[in-house]
Amino acid sequence: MKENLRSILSEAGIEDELIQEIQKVGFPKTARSGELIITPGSTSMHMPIVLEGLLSVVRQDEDANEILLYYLEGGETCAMSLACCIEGKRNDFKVTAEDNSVLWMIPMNYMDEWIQNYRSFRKYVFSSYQTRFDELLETIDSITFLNLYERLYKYLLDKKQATKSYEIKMSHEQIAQHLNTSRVVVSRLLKQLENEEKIELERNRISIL
Amino acid sequence: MKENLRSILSEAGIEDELIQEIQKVGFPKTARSGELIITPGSTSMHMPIVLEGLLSVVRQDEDANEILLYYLEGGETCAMSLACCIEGKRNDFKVTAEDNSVLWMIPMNYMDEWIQNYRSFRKYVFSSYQTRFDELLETIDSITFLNLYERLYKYLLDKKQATKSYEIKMSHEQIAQHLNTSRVVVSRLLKQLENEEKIELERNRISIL
DNA sequence: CACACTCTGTAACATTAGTTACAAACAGTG
DNA sequence: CACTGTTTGTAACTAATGTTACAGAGTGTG
Repeated sequence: MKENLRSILSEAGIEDELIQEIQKVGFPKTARSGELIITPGSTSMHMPIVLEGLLSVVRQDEDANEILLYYLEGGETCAMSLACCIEGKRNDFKVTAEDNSVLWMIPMNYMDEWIQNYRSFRKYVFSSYQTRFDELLETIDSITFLNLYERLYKYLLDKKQATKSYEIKMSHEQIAQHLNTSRVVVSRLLKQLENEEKIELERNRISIL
Repeated sequence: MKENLRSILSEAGIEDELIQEIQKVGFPKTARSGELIITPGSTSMHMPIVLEGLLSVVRQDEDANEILLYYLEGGETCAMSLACCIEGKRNDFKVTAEDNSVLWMIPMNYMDEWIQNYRSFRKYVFSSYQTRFDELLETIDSITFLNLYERLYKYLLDKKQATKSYEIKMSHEQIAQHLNTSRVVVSRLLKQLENEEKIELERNRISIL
């Protein structure tokens, strides 16, 4: 597991000295597929780096309607939790393990020091910020400029890419929640996609063709 | 103008030494109401700080459909352009002066040094990032969880707050573009808002009651 | 004031998405 | 296999949003 962390950070250009420190002060956290990792309203004092697996980051409103913001894949981090912490603000997200996952948790109090002392870490954090920002923009694009049929298809393709599997194991109801629509609508559009031979439908499984 | 800059940065907790440097290496830029400041596809090498006025940041798709992301008000900055520059990526936004505005342009190449050397500047930049991120989330919330009637009313209230004026001087067509809908729809819903005595309509002017 | 242009109001209709209701298929468990 | 709970398919209907078309009001300019 520490080897995994090393290769991820090394890949990101972090020097050995800092990697060792990150290994020393952080700790691992595992989550089983479907497990809720962060609930809205909680305040976390750690920045997580995804070592293995896949997390979904979902936004909720007061009535518990939901929409998927983005996935966090292996190697990625959520620098947002940083600012979330600096400003002592509460978390507005729901983070769920979409797959059995392993995270490396870094206590926040080291952040400022590392950002000051390591150019590479600065770059890593800013780049992470930027990636999240870009993903939010892409989400806005989808919601704004695509109709539901297109959004659903894009959702399936994105999920395929994130899981690196052409088989998606979800119920229509789960998909509907990520898109903030109803199950019936999703079933209708999925059937349409199947008729156009873009996917194949089975119970709890969708194959992307 | 430099006094304005000083008070803004001082307010943000930046120390005198750095303020003077920012004054020295930056330069002012004025824009008249309605002027296009940043076009999609351009690459900027400066981080702008809004000294006076109001900017709108708009997202565009290939077909030139648009949606308002957020406003930049006096005192605010767009740290996004920073990462945009670090990564050498192109700008995906359209930034327009909603009002006669004055910006202070800071060349990018000083950023990394200041972030390293000034804790206060680090905080300023991260806080700016976070503010933009939060605004994107609020935009997503509006698009996702509100219907057009509610979104339109929220749009008017936001604009009222941003301009600190209960009179909004825009045509229905302009509003429709910010919300990515059609003029006819906006007129219809505005009329409804007027009937419910939340606003008053005149040519090129909407008064918030 | 005549003209051109922009802006607003409104009706009629089309399309998209959401809702309700119900039946049938499937999967797990005793 | 009988029972139960979940999942999917589909029809019929409602609601929200988008489109087209046109008329009239407002504004600036010669």
